[in-house]
Amino acid sequence: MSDRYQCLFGILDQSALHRADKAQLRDQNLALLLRKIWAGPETTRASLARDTGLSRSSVSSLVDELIDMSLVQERGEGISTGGRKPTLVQFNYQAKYILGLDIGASHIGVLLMDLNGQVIHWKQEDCPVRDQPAQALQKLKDLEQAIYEDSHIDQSQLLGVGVAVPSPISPQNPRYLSPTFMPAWQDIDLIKALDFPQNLTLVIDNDANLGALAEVWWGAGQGCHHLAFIKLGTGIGSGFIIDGKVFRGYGGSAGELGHMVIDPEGAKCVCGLQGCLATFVGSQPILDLAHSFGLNSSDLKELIATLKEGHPKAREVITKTAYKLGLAVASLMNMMNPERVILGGELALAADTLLHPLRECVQSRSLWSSVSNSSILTSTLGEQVIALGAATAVLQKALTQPKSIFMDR
Amino acid sequence: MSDRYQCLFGILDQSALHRADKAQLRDQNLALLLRKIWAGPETTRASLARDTGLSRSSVSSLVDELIDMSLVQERGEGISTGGRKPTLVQFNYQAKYILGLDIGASHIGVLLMDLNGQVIHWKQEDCPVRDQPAQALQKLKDLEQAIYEDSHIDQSQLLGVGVAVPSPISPQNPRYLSPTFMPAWQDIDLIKALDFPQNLTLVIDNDANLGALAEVWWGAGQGCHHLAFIKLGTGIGSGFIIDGKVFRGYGGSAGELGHMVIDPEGAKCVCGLQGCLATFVGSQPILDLAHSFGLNSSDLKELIATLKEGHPKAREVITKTAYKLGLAVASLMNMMNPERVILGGELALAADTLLHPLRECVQSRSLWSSVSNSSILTSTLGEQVIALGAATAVLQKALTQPKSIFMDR
DNA sequence: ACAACTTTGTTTATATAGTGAACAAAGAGA
DNA sequence: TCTCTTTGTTCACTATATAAACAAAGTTGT
Repeated sequence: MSDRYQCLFGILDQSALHRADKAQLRDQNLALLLRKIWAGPETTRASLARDTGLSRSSVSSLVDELIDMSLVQERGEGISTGGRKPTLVQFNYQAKYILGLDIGASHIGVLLMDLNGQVIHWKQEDCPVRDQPAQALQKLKDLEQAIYEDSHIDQSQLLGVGVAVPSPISPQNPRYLSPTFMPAWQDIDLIKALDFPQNLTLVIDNDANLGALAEVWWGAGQGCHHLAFIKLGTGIGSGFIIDGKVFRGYGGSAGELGHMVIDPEGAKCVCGLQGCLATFVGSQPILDLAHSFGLNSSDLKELIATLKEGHPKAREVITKTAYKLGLAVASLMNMMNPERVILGGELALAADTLLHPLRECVQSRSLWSSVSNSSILTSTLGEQVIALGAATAVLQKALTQPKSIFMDR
Repeated sequence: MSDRYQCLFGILDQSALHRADKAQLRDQNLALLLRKIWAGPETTRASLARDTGLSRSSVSSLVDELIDMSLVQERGEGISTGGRKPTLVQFNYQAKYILGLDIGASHIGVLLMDLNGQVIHWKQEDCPVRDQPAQALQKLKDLEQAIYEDSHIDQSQLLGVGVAVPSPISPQNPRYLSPTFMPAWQDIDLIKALDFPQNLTLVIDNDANLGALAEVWWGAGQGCHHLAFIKLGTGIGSGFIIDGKVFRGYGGSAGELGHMVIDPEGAKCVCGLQGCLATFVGSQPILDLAHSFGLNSSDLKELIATLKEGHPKAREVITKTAYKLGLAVASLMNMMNPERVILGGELALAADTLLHPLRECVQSRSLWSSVSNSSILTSTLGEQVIALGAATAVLQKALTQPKSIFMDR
């Protein structure tokens, strides 16, 4: 019987595991209003009361608190609908800013975002991140400083920092990268190395996971509960959103699509296995394939340019790649049954050519019930998607737990 | 900007989407205490107060309410630890009972469970369910009646009924089975056909999903947040538990491991695809394989008996099957990164032989980080597992939302 | 054996969050 | 101009949790 202490009861969040008190009640309603005001255009206290079911008196008191926190502002009077003119209230999207860091395998990017999801500034640079951690960290700081100067916004106006890394991250210990994929980073405590002030909210997660989050909030995944994002860049990674939340699995390595074995007799992969999807889909293997077809592109962009010129060999390279990718996506569909699959990363620029054979391959290998209501799309957020997702992770936390993020700082 | 209305904010449950009021506060604390009392051995009001963080006065008031609901009973006095003797309180596990129905492709089972998870009665029967819906429904009613008579418990003492079906179930519309897998059931409204009184809580879900739930609550999955259950029976299905909750995917067909394509050039499957795992792993294909090895077992049980006698050909059949299964499980591991994978169903009886080649195949095809902390085990719950899971789904609902299940009936 | 301390469970007073009714302000409509 | 609407605030009220006080019933130390 004592085993039962471990039972999870299907409880989703911590709140249900501890007592609920009145302060929590208020926090919940405060957060509810904050989200309504954030999401909507200008609104009024009366309208919020109708929408949420709270009484007008409660709404008044809560909105006053949000105004005191300077998260919400009054914006003059609205139009009467047959009675007294309402006072308009609006979210103060410039109350704070969020920094998103995209640490890739061979590039870095820094993005500054307001609370509206508007990108204020975005800078990126190529950098041998995988092998030169110190250099990468220094360059990140440089880009951050450059953005402060250009935007006239400084660190004191930050709410938090989101960090995307090209490695699985363990939910239990997000300080260290995977030694398999990033050996040079093995002994680096990321939180220490990034060296942000204690009062900033810091979120670290895998790049594909954060890309998925960005798509749900701002891109092709809006309104979607179950979504998979596949990042086709130097390597290949994927991230899942389940019920609006990033799904990480037990050890944080959920979504390692790139190391799904497609061909047991295939080439050796960095991960130690044979015939992983990553040995077929990724910038290097694709360029190798192109080379074997007599195309000598030096990078993926060049190959895609060749493709757009209508070169049939380039088309064949992409088609073959799409087919390999389809094998993995079909398994993903059958297993996870997502509502949408979104392709991002450099290769997504070849979407016109990629999507058709990919969809065909997936359809011939997935259950009709898994595929019929699902769609495969390309990202609409471009190269900022990962950094945007990183910043969004902080925003998500702020809008769901406003008290813990905005107060006591 | 209006798109943002759709945003999910990473919210998990409905509660955060609507206002929180005082009644909800009390319900939450009531449910918290109910779960503590359910999980533990005999306890006391003072001990509950310490455990939950609630004040002793609140606990007293809430426990009184639970006693009024006859879910909790006082059980005399406990031992003093240096002061006044405490009053022991204990969950009343016999306050209500739950029925679990296992509707398989070729069998039916009915299980009566108390709130402690104790199986009071269990009856099963072979039945051509897939092709003869009317007969199956009648036999279910017969078994139900027989159990009432044997146990001296009747429908008025039921809290609810859980129903497991051998088909994916759409979360949006759980009344109908999949026409692909259960064509004869196409026009049958399951809720209507089962014809239980309105006041009973009715839960319908896929059999493998419910098997997974049973393992987390009572079996090899206890204490596990992320788990996959694979049911190896007539066909093959799998179910996932994520954060203690069944994961269904967008259309309810998450976990269709059986129709993952293992061999694109393979045999045609009932689902319309080619080379699905189900064409290799499942009672019929295994018996066919055995036949090709010169073994003439009439069913899986006989084959397993032959295996246990030490027949090398039977061993080879199972090893080959394990290898095919391993291909799919490896993909599952890479994608979902579960903490445990649990094998159930008839074939799990051959676990001694099955597990070794399976683990080997999975290890050679999954990322070390996905596999190293995960384990593959066999079910400990036997043939009752599915029906037990069905009943457990009702129990889970009752312990998380007691007011909505136990009151107003 | 008796005083002093502990523990439990209830009672009572208090604080706080949300509600609904009343009210004042401001406008629409006839 | 008069009446009806709508908004936002104020105030009395209700429900819930808490802390402190209290009574009951034990243990421990001398």
